[in-house]
Amino acid sequence: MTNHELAELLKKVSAAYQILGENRFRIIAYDKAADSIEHLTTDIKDYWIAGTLGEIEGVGKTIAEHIDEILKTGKNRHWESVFAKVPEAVFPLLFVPGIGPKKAYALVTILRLENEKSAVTDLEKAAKAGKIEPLDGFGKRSQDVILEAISAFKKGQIKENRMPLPYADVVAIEVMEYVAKAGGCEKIDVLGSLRRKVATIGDIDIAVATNDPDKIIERFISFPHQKIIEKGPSGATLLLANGKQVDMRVQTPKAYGAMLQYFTGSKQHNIALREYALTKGLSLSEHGIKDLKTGKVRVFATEEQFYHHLGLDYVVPELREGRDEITMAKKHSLPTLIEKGQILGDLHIHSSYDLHSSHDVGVSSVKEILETADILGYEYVGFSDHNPSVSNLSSSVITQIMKKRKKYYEQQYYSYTTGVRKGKKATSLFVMCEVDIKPDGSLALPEDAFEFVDAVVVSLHSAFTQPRKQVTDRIIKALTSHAKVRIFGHPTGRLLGSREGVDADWKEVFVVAKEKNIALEINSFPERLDLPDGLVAVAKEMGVKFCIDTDAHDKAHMNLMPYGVSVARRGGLSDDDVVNTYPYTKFAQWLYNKK
DNA sequence: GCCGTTTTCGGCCCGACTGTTTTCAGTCG
Repeated sequence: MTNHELAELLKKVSAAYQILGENRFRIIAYDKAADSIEHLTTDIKDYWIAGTLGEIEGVGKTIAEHIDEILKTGKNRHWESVFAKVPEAVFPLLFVPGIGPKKAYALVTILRLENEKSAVTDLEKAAKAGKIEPLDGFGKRSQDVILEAISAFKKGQIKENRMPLPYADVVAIEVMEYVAKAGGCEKIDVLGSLRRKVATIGDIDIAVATNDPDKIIERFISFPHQKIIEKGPSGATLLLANGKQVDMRVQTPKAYGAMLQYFTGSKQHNIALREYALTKGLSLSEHGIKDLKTGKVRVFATEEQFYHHLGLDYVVPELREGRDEITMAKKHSLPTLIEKGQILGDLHIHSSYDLHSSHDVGVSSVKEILETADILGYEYVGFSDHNPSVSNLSSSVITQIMKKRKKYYEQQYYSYTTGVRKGKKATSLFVMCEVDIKPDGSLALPEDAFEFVDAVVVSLHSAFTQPRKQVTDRIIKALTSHAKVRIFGHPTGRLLGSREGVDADWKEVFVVAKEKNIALEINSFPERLDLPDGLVAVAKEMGVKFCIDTDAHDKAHMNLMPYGVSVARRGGLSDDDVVNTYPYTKFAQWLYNKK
């Protein structure tokens, strides 16, 4: 059972309790536990095995026992007895936007929907036949809304449809530039998961500080769209032609801080913050901070003022995930996060040099890449082309290819340095290689060929579905197989939206990385963003180092570095944790594995 | 059902919007 499946199950219990009129705080408790488990970065089974289910926020004695039972036996007798009291056709309807437990129950009982499997289709038929309009509490409008929601639901236009962060960035910038053109925008920012730089984005949220909200909202809804989902005095929501939803919120400049804070989230952070504020007799909202004694609301132009008023240090958006950031803000112990400008090199770049690789070669020349590195202000770069294909070539041929390649890079580097202006420092070059970790954990580069590289990045490119024990052993074997293995590339191998990462025992892997002083890569490529931020935080706690790379196959990709940096920031990393913030000498020492 | 920098009892995040309602319930983020 995955975390997501368990979370869904807990939400189902909550829905059943809502229909049964159970104590509302018990319902909230189930929702909270579901939310918390959904956002865990560790597999629920790991907590179970370790006997630490109770350490999960919102999971107490009772729910922990229920989870234990379901993981042990695949069933939970208590929950099943709860579900049995509710018509089964209710549950599939909950996935239709706008239908919650109460409406679902009303529809199912009045319309006598009985079949769980066909409930959504049956409801659609009833709506088309005009059978919903006359029902108590429903009307013509709600009938139409249900029809629209079902049709969107069937098209798969439901929240699953998340986009990688960089793509959301592009859409957001387009909308913001459009809105700003109208004039009257004092400030404009992204909000929500986009501002927190989460790896995948559902809806795009935008904030505007203005003294003329009507004008801004009118301007916003004139942006090319498929549909206006919502419109009110404080904002509006559009569905764009590409199926993405964009929310815009407006606020006066003097109260902008609270609104920015409120809609940046995360939900968990805000709930924790509001609970903390209540202990101080303060109530938070997007309008400001209300003193519960006097009833007076204070407004804040900036978020910094907002946090400071609560006696907290400012929490950057990337850390607002409801982990322990509020406690740290109280104790002034928030980390100073790494910044893009501190990155001094990119060690995972593919040039157009063809070495008979089994994977993609890059499109940019060595010279172009060195020039780009110069522009980016890097002190060093590493060329990590894929290893030559091991299925077609013998070991001795591969060794010859690698030898020739090293010479090629040296020549290219020589001609590049002679072209660099006098008095200016040339970017240094490391001849590296991205080596496949074969399914058995051996490396796809013969021993003799290691002589012709400074260091290697090892990565998984196959057999992603191996069982946990096997893939864990495989990774550890690869990390310990050669002293020149220095970076573990895109560790989980996930591709956002299309492939889950491998299911390894990450803590075991991190122990080995720490021991061997191997850096975990944070790959900046939009579909990867791998290592994921949650695991970054776990590895940092264990003292492991990181290397933020772009995996560029084109010199333009070298500009993707900020996305890797945002993953690092979400994982709580400082410059010390990241080897490619080291100046050249220190970095070279690390790369050559000198103590 | 959970939880504790006033608490092991007695609280539990907050507001906007929508539709169908004359004062609110449901849903959402």
